[in-house]
Amino acid sequence: MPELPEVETMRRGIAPVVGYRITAVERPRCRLKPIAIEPELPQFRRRAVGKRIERVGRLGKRVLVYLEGEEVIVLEPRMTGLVLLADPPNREHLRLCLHLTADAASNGSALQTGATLSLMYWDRRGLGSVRLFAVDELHRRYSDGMLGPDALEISIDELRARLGSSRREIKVALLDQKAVAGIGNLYASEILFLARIHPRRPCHTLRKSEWLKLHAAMQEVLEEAIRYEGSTLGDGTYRNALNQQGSYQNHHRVYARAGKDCPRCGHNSIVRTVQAQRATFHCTRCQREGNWS
DNA sequence: CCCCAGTCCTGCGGGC
DNA sequence: TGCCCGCAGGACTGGG
Repeated sequence: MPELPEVETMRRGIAPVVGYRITAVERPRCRLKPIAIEPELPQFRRRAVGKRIERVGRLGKRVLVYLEGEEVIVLEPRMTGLVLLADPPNREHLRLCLHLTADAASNGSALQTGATLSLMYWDRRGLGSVRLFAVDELHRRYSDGMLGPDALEISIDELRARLGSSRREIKVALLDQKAVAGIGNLYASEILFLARIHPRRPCHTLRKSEWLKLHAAMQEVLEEAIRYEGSTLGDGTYRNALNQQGSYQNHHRVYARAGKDCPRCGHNSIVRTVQAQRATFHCTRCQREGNWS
């Protein structure tokens, strides 16, 4: 379930690869159905091997590894993918391994010539992918209209312009990556709780003051979650680049807390509902449906 | 254009 | 003990 905070934590965790050169691309043997890799391995290798890593970035819920020569590797973890520098949880679900070396030509100030690293993509369910694009192709694929502004960058006016007239329920709309990029199922519930907005409110019924609160809650929840290195839920799948758990799950206000006490009003009023076939959590006392007609 | 339901994939836990 | 089924929710697709 990596969302913006988890993917941002992955990005920060693999920062040490900058300045290294890719020496090999290996797909470990795996009894499972292979994940999507584009282009296919021989061409992927031709374009990646020998290239120096210039920087790492993030695009919504994707990790970007920029190579010299205007190319970029896009790692998309979807549900259960991990981007790792340390040993993965197991070998069974290791999907792709980039072998890296710091050579003299990489000229990194602090890099010792000959130092090696492995940048690994691990994915239990295998819904994720690893793709190599030219940078201009990346921009075409994820241009506006395909992917909205990042949730940490979007202005309140932009947010309102994109969702303000929609008749969709606000919680469902927040999951739309074309509207705003980075929010997933977990953080949508957390953000709406902090903003004290009922998840079923149609977007077009939100008042200006509510958009203001929603925008502020987005920044607050996402930044707080990044500080705690994301949420590792019950199945324990999510890990940072060093295979360590996040701790934001200990600070969730409503997500997966149905039947527990609301941290704000103290009542036993957190419920689980379903919207667009996904679980939603909210406090029935702090997030009133209200009269908006 | 807008929006929704179905699909992909694996592991886990509940029911019997 | 084993089997089956439902569930988790990223992004994408096909349809109304």
